[in-house]
Amino acid sequence: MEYTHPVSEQNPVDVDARLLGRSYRPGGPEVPSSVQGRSNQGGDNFHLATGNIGAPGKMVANEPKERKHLEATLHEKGRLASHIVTSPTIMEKNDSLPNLGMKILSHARNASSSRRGKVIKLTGEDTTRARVLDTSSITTPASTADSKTRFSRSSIRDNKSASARAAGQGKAEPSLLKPEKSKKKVKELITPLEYAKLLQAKLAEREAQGKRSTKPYLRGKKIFYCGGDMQYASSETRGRMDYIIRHGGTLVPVFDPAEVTHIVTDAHEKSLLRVLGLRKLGDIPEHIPTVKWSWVLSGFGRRNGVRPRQPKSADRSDEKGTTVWQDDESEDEVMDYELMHASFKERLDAGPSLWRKTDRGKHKENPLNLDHPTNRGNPSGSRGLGAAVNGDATSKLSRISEFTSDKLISRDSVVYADNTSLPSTPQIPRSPLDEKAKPNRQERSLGHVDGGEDVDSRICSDPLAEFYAQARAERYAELHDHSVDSDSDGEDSIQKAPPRASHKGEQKRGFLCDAKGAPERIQCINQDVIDKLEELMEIHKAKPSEEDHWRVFSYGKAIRALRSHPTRIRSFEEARTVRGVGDKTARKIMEILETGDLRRIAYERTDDVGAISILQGIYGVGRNIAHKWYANGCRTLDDVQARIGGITLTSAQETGLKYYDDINSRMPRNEAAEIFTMIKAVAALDIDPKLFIEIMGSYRRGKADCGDIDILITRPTDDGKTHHGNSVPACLHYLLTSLPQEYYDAFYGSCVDKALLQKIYVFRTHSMILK
DNA sequence: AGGCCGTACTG
DNA sequence: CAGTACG
DNA sequence: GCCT
Repeated sequence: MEYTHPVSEQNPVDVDARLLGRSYRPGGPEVPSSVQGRSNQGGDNFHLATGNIGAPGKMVANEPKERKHLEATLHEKGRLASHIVTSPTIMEKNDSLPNLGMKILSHARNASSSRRGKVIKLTGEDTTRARVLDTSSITTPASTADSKTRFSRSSIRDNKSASARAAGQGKAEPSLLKPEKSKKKVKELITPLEYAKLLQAKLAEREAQGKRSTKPYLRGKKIFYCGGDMQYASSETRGRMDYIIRHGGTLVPVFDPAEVTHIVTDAHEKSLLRVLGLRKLGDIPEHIPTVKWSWVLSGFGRRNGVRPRQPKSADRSDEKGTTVWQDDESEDEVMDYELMHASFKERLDAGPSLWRKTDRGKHKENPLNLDHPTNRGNPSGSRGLGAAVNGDATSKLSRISEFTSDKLISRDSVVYADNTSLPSTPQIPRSPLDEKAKPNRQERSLGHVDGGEDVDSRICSDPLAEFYAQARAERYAELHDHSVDSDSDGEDSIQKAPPRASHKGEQKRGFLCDAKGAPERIQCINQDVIDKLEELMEIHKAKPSEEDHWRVFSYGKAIRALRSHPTRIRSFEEARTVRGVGDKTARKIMEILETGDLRRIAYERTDDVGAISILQGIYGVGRNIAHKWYANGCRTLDDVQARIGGITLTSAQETGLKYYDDINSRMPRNEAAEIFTMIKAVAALDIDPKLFIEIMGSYRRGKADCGDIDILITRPTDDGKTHHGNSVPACLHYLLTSLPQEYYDAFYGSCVDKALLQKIYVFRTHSMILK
């Protein structure tokens, strides 16, 4: 089968001047496009709608009934979260463009799993139809653009690096005389190398005396620093070297790949290479991250001492590579991922720590061992994050001009990348704890504690943390000021929790993400009942009849309703009050309550159920196919693989089979964060620093684990650029293919043959972010 | 009694 | 185009 | 299965 390279085969999706919003996903915060605000006739800018569903005041009064019904239905189905982030669905002229979705699945569950390969999947999202919107409403809010721009520009490299660069071009750092004086024993002009040696010697001396510097968060890092100043060590260089030493790092004066663990430089490629004695960046060993100074700063003030340190002492020998990484692992926790601070986009891989951390150094062989046809067609960019953006490939693939419709953007903008790729500017040493120390008033009054998990605060904190805060604030305001156009007729169908639900001041509305303090809260009061009903529902899913189909439908509704039922159900009558619970289900509930069991389960659990369920787990195999195959004699995945009964698989099913385990498992939250971090870094560093990329879906909703990674990509249009010319598909493709090998493989395995290019959300404006 | 999602892909 | 699967 |  031919798997065309998405970049070369551009699907003629005309995305110009359109903004396609994803609509709802089950359980997701997204708003069905059909109920999204779509009027605002005056041309107000789209903005984030939080809190109540769909800011009903903005609804078109046209079909209130329909809308209401829809809302109710959706709510019933649990498809609307109590907070809504609109992904504005805006399009022009053509309202029937395919709604495109991008999801990334990645799963690694048990280390025992033989298939650690990850699945990255792009699938079509379920969507409701998009509506045509008044064009004026898609103008990017000026403020948004401004703030975004500011964000990009403000915290860019300061003049220092400019001077360093100048120095790198042969001129001596002009300011170096000054600090000279400040130092008492003027060391004359000293080369960086000498200075480094000096410092190391001093350090050794002090250590011999048993003095240790404070907060040695750089301990174990053997850093080769290159300030770009060749001749004499500039004050900056010396300062930084001092800093490294002071924080426990080891300065390696002469580059020795066997010893160095990190190269830190903001200098130009040329100067660095000269100092390293290498010919090209690619000659830097892969295991040595080459990062900017900001990386060093990134660890400052982070959870020092919080995490128990390994009191190892014997691990400081000159082992290199894996061992060092392993040993340092616990201390790496305090640092940003190197790739976030890569000095050169060509070396975006910037060292293996990210992969090491997730135990993903090597690509596991897939048992089914199917080929990845696409790899053939794409020999260049398939070796992991770095490789895809490496060397020659870079020039061909990575330039912004290929992703945007005009060529105005200057390459220089790339230098902003490291800023946009982080939630907060790396230049400023920061402590997550500090941020946490001063929750704003709204948060507190809502009883929320921003107990960011380790992983999150380390990797990219909550990518939308600031945004959450804002949303909370708005919600808060809304709660205390009902004059806000928060609804009106709209009665918040979502919030229509049982009246009695509001007694203990529980925050009915609120981000799921906020429920961090008590993750176990997922265990609701009627969990036992829910478990049984779910079990029964699963069984019915494996039954062929239409009847069962609708039963499943109903159980689903009932279960969802039950989940949000605040009190323990005690009686048949009480059960009946729950929306979606009828006589039959109520009866079942009572049986469970009384006997702890549900006989119907055993009754329905016929022999075929197990096998059918397994078969249905194959992506692309539903009830009908499963039964068909079952009838043909298939019982297991092996049977399917062996094509027992002469069954045939679609290509999607083949990949579904191939990645069965991955698709059917979820990844821990932090893994999602890691993958997203990579994507984000690539986007900013290598595609377009102005891209706004955020993680959505379950991750954003604060789930402990994720079945996929939903990503929102937008870009401000304040510079007149558009996504014309299929830039987004190409961009997406680039992002995905820049992931490490196993993700890449899986991505192709499951996506390309499913017409990737027709499944991409395209956002044009930069609406709702960073107000 | 009749509806209970909307959409995209497959063949 | 209908059937099928998906989320 | 439930709901209207």
